[in-house]
Amino acid sequence: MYDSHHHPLIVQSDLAVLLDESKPNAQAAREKLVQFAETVKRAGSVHTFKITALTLWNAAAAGMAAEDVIQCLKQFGRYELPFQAEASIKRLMGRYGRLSLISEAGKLYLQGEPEVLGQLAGHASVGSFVKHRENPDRWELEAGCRGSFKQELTRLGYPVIDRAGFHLGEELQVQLRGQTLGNRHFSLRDYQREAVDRFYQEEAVHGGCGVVVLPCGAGKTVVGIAALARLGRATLILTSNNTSVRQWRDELLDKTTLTSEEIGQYGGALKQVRPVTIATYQILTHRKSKDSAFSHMKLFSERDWGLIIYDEVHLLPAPVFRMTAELQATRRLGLTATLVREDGCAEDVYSLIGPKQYDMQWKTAEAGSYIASVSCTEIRVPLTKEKEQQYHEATARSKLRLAAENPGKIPVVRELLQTHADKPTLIIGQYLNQLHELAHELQAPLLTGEIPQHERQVLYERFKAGEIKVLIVSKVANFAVDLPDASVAIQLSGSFGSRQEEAQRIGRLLRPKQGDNSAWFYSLVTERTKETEFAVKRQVFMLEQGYPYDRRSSGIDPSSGWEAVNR
DNA sequence: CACGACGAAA
DNA sequence: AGGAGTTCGTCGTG
Repeated sequence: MYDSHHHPLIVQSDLAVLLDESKPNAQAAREKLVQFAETVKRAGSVHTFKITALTLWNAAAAGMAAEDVIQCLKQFGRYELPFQAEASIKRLMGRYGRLSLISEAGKLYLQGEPEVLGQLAGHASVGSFVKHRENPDRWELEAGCRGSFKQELTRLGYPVIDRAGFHLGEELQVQLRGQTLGNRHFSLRDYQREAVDRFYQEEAVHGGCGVVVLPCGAGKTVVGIAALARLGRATLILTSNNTSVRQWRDELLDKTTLTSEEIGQYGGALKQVRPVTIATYQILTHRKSKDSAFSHMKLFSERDWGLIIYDEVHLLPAPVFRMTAELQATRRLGLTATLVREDGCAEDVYSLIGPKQYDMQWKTAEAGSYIASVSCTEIRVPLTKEKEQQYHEATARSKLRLAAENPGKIPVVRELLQTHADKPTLIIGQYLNQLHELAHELQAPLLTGEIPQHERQVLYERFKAGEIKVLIVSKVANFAVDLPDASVAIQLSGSFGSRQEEAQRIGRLLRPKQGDNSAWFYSLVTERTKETEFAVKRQVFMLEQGYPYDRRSSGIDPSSGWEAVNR
């Protein structure tokens, strides 16, 4: 008899893969699957994944072969692997490594088997990049098209390995402290060293560009710093906000032999361009008015950078992609916790920053105790009868807000606070009205954008010291890097459909914990409203990382008042 | 000059 | 599809 327990996957011929979470082997299958597929959605216990050209090429870049993918699908698949699916995987993955860009005597060439180049010749868009079809297996390309040509080839479904090399850039004397100085010792974790090794690849020619994917709290900054130290060249670090700029500077001072005179901050009042310069994406894309030029893009050429680090590469804005297309001879490292982009520019990350060089799943980091073990629970809260009436009469616009501000959530929060009474807890919400109300009800401090920076610091300190157990925060929490560690987070309401937001918020909980290393994330969602749909979308990313959400009802009867909860 | 306040942008 | 937050540059004030 066929034992479906060991076969939790259903593979469709269009390369959609369904994972039945209720099967005992589901976790093992998921761990394999996420190496070459991305999560699309979840309905009940069935998770939908999609294998795409990009997910296959990234897997190939990380060392997987088509046979490994097929073997996994056969091992865990409930039915015979559809012929078309197998053929597509072989075809797409087989294209990886067939084309390469090389540089000789200052000229740029595309190399590949005549058959593959022949297929390319059929695409009109390719012609404008080709200067001279020198040989059936080697074309000379127009100068300066290295980035845009790779973009176009990726779009057409032909990945190309870039072996055209990199220029070195200005030399920089720098070492990691752990290796040279005994007094302030720190050493790379094994996986961080491995990530840097894969990026660097001294012998192989296709190192020097690409993306390292690590969960929040696993030390991406350290990987960037180690890469910088390994190369020993002037480095431009781009990141998402000013808090993060300061963090990079502090970490560089702490972990390397660089002095503060060698590190420049470019943003706000400071416009320092130094051997290591840290800037935000925002200042690069800043414009005086809608149709004036970018005034800070010149930073890319103000020094002879040997390395550009793109922190949070999933947030990289389009104009920076355009600059990056022209800077393909500069080594570059992308750092992120997720390659998922809301704007669908994952292809540009692949072709312009580079393939995924290293990846560690959150669950793996958790097993190694590098980050805390988080359990995620979605709690469905009903509306009261009157509110439900209001909801149905409301315009589409105000519906979401009514659902998000469901007062029924407040007693659920109280209950959760009781359950985790001794743990430092963050309550995170989207609407200031709601947060003010809750702050009043709970007599807990509230942190919003209106609170000046120095007062924020005071709140952080008191929370860190344990004087405050519960802190209510607005969207400031999304990017405030210096917000202290918590063990419990309650999401009262989230913004519509952003996968990143959910991940950021859970990231708050990931720093390893004393004792059993556990943390809890609760997402409060109003039943039978639009909010449940958005919640599903936000959770996709966490599912991809192997964090299943428990789902439960608040168990409160809205017509009987809320007292029942505080028994 | 060092600030804080303000509007614009994404 | 909307609200909150951040950051830039400018302008006014002490």
